[in-house]
Amino acid sequence: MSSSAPDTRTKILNATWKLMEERRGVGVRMSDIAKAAGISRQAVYLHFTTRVELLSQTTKYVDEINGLDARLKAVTEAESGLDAMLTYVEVWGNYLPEIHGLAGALLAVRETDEAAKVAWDDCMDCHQSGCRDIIAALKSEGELAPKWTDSSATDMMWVLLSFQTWEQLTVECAWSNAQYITWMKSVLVQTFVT
Amino acid sequence: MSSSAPDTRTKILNATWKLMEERRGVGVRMSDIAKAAGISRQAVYLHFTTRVELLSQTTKYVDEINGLDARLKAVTEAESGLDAMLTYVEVWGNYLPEIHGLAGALLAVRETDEAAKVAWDDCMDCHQSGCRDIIAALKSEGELAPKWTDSSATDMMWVLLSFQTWEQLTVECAWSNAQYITWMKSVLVQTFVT
DNA sequence: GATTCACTTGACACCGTGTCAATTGACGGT
DNA sequence: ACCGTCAATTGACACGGTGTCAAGTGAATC
Repeated sequence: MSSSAPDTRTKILNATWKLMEERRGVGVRMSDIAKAAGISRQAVYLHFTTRVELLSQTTKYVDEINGLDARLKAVTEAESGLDAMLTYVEVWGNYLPEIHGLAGALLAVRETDEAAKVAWDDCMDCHQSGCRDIIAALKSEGELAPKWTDSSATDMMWVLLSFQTWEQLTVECAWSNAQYITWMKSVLVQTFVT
Repeated sequence: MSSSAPDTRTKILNATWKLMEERRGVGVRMSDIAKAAGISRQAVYLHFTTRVELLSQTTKYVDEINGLDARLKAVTEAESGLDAMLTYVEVWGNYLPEIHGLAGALLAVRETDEAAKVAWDDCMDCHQSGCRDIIAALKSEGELAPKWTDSSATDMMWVLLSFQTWEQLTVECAWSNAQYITWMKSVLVQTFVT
């Protein structure tokens, strides 16, 4: 125990995270979160003005705890574009299961909630620039298949590695995460590398 | 005018379809649908017990009108597995924009609504068996890249051609439908064909 | 003319979100 | 000790959207 009791805000964030993962983001009400955090429903509103605000803050919180940035260091340290690509699949593929519930919830409300959309887009921009860097590295090494432009290859790589694609393969097709990583590496290499 | 006034049920289905496409499935309430159909909100409930029932029936209706079955004939008539695969991308890729709003709406409520899930899964089963047939044809011709099993290749092809993937590429990456078809053909061939 | 059927009207219950006001209780400062 | 303040509680309420219910209307059919 680092410092006995966490403050209320942290308790709420933890409760939200836990519930979102447990129920895969489905049917998690403000009152459920309050109960799980051991406080009143209204206390939640003292810390987060709306449900979307809470969701969005929770993703930031989870990102901090999980340390995605640190994990991505392995990618930037790769020796070649190909190596970076394979490492990226590994890191990203192992990260996705940890944010499954939360990401799914955010994705679901994104269409109707501006704040959710912003939180999601932030995350996606980061992912997309990761893809862009790798495609650029590949190209500079003359390894990018000639049919692709930087932009089209970045888009396609980003979509192939999207949360939605991962979710379909692991949930609906019941692939293990290891399978996902193996096959996805294969598709990416076949598709982009000469 | 084929037969003057359509019956109320059809008017509701048309109104739902139209609104779903117009607003991409977002914020379409039962009262909006009723107003668009020129009837009272309660009359909608006389024909469809719940919102999800209505959505699910509308997808069936749209499928009938659009005649997906007829379009897929070109696929079964293809001369080779590769040909079938390319034709399938063409047919499916031109079909998706027509069901964009409705499919998006169904997808969104699928997690919380059993009936929506069933309607969606029906559609997906059809799509998946289309993929399976093509992979099988490819394999029987010895054209399927050896690393793939029937099952893993079917899953991957299904996901690559999923509504979600199409939506990401055309909406978020702003690809034209022609671009989608071209690049997707390329990815599929690179990935699956020896 | 009576019945039947599709539809209308208006009211209402339910649920989840977000708001508000009054209250409690613990804390630190003087 | 007393006061202020700040976090949290309690209970009530408005709002919006879904789904239900009961009574009424109007036109077609027998």
